[in-house]
Amino acid sequence: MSAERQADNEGVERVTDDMSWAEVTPDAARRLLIAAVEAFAERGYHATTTRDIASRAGMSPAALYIHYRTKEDLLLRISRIGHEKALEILVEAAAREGTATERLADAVRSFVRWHASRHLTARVVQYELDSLGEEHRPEIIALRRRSDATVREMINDGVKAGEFDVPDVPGTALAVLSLCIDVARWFNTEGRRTPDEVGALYADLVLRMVGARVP
Amino acid sequence: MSAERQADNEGVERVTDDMSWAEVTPDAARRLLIAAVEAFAERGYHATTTRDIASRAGMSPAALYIHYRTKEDLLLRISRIGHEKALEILVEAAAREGTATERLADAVRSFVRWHASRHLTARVVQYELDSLGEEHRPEIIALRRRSDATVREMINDGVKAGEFDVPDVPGTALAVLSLCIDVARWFNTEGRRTPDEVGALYADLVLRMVGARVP
DNA sequence: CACGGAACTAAGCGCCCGCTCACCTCTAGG
DNA sequence: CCTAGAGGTGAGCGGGCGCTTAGTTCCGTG
Repeated sequence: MSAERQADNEGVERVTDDMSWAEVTPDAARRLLIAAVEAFAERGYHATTTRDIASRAGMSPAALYIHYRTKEDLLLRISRIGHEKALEILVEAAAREGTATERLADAVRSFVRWHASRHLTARVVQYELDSLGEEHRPEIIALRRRSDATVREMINDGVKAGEFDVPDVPGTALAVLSLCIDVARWFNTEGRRTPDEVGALYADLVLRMVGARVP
Repeated sequence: MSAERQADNEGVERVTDDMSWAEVTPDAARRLLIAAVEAFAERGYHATTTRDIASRAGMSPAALYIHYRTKEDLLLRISRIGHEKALEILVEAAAREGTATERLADAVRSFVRWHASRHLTARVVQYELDSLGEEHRPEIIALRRRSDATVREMINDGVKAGEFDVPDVPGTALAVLSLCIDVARWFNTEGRRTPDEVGALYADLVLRMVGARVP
């Protein structure tokens, strides 16, 4: 399934933390999807009308159905791409070189930075999951479990290496992920803190939670 | 540590933690409100119909409008009572005797226990805020700010007393509240942990976040 | 027992929703 | 220059929504 990963121009890693939705084509489909992200984030999935989405994208209500089967199909695509991106951020940080402390701090910093800077997308991805129908939700939940497992393994590594002191590893992993995800709910671009600052603060807080020795 | 959790045989403490909605009268109004809490928590405010609420309460759709002006009025009352209860829990813990460490741990334990055991109510209270119209939201947001201030003050007290080591007090207070609130999103009655266990785990995690010396 | 008012219901109004369909408009290839 | 087909539109459908209204049931009081 990862075979048709089109290697754009250079073989170099295209990790665009920036969620440009470049993989969504054609252009009109991408504009609709971005409009949907904004609308879902502002008003919630159920309170958003297909007319609202279409008009944000500068199109007629009917145009939506040329590119997407239903309104829920739009949410599914947003949710899938977003969860894949969030998981990728965690997995990449976990796979890097360094001590468990460095890797966990790096993962939290990147993960939080994404949830802050792309907080509209993250809000839809993390909080509109229940609006997905029964047939699509399991696929997304599977991605979430992999995120959870990635964090749990990093913490376990730190415990084994003697870097962390954690009485309840699964519970702590759950709390760490929950803490990071909730950034998408309260983060405000108009607010005082930049995504970088929140990422740094949260990395420090998480290292404290796992009992890492902070310099 | 602070295992001196006094039994409440003293008639003073009437905290009820149990959200029985006893203050809502008459009986039919309370049944409707409880039905609305369940429906809003399961499906979200916008996806819930007034017919659904009424039928859960065993009444006709029109009965709702005898006790509530609109569907939004229901959400407002739930939100107001819930936020007042959450704030009360924090304020009471903050006002108790003891060191800053004990008071903060106590506050987190009670607050999290409430968000877990009453997670349906808490989910509506904490996550359906945006569904409130512009004219009612400020009232609720004011309550939230008081919760935030209460936590911030407890942390400040601990820093002044030399019990805590916190570089960024407002940021840490925000993160602590965010962490606790998010319990309402993921907590599941069918899950492995009881509200008491989650409360104890989170109290420990928060003490680590503020750099309290944990025995 | 008559009766006023509170609690509740059956029926349904008007609106707007997700979605469809007949039709139009570009543009690339022969 | 013609045409096929993809992309787009205006109009509107069936239906379910929040909410209303006219009328019924129930009950405490004089």
